[in-house]
Amino acid sequence: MSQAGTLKLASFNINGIKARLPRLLEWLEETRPQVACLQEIKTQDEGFPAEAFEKIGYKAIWHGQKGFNGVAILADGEQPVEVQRGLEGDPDDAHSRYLEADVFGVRVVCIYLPNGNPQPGPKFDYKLRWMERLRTRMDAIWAEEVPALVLGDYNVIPHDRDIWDKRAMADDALMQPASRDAYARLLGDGWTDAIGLHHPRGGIWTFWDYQAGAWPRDHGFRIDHALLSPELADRLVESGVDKAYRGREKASDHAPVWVRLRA
DNA sequence: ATGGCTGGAGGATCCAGA
Repeated sequence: MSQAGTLKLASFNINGIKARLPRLLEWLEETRPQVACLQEIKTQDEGFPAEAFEKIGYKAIWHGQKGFNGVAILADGEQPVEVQRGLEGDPDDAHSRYLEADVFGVRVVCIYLPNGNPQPGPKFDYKLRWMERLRTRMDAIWAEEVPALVLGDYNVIPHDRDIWDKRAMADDALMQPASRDAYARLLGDGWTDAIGLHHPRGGIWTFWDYQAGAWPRDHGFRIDHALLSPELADRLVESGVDKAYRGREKASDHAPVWVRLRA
């Protein structure tokens, strides 16, 4: 699926890299993004299957954790050069949710933003604080004036048009005004939501719950996003969601999202 | 649905997810 003169970067919350490895390799080989950001790898560093990716041409960096969370950045034929792992601003935060690298001439940030449920409560407070820490880091990247994009699972439903039924999640951390405001501040700073830009009427989902027949009923919402710096927004050609992968055997509950840029 | 699945850890159920 590679296209001459373009750079395709994707994000996929895979919900367990060990359970998902065959599906993940299949997706990489079939869609061949030059860069793939992964979330919820749910493994410690030593359990990361780097060899399986090397066999199909991808080099990787990863930040794992026992049992849950964990992020990774894969690149086709090029080693991502790590810039930072973890977000500053909270020395007690041991979650593996942030990984930043330079690859193919762009700054790639892979995030797994906290879910924040139940709200209100300490988990929601952690989510909102994490979003402010992210904003601080994105400000610093902005000041570097490098072409940059922040890909991942933001755990924020930006607008009512980004969910099949706003009533279904009205009390959920993913669509509280405070969550949405924190996300909107990133866009207000000048970052471009690529998928939102290309689908202004909404109706595009990236997550469908395993429960209650959400997938067959198309009861989904959009929480995986790609935010682009101005230079990369100018180079944006197209974006999309690989929805069909949600319907395969042993699928993640998320579908991959991607952007294609002029190289 | 106050959780109907799912993955991981651990070795029975619990936590976490969204």
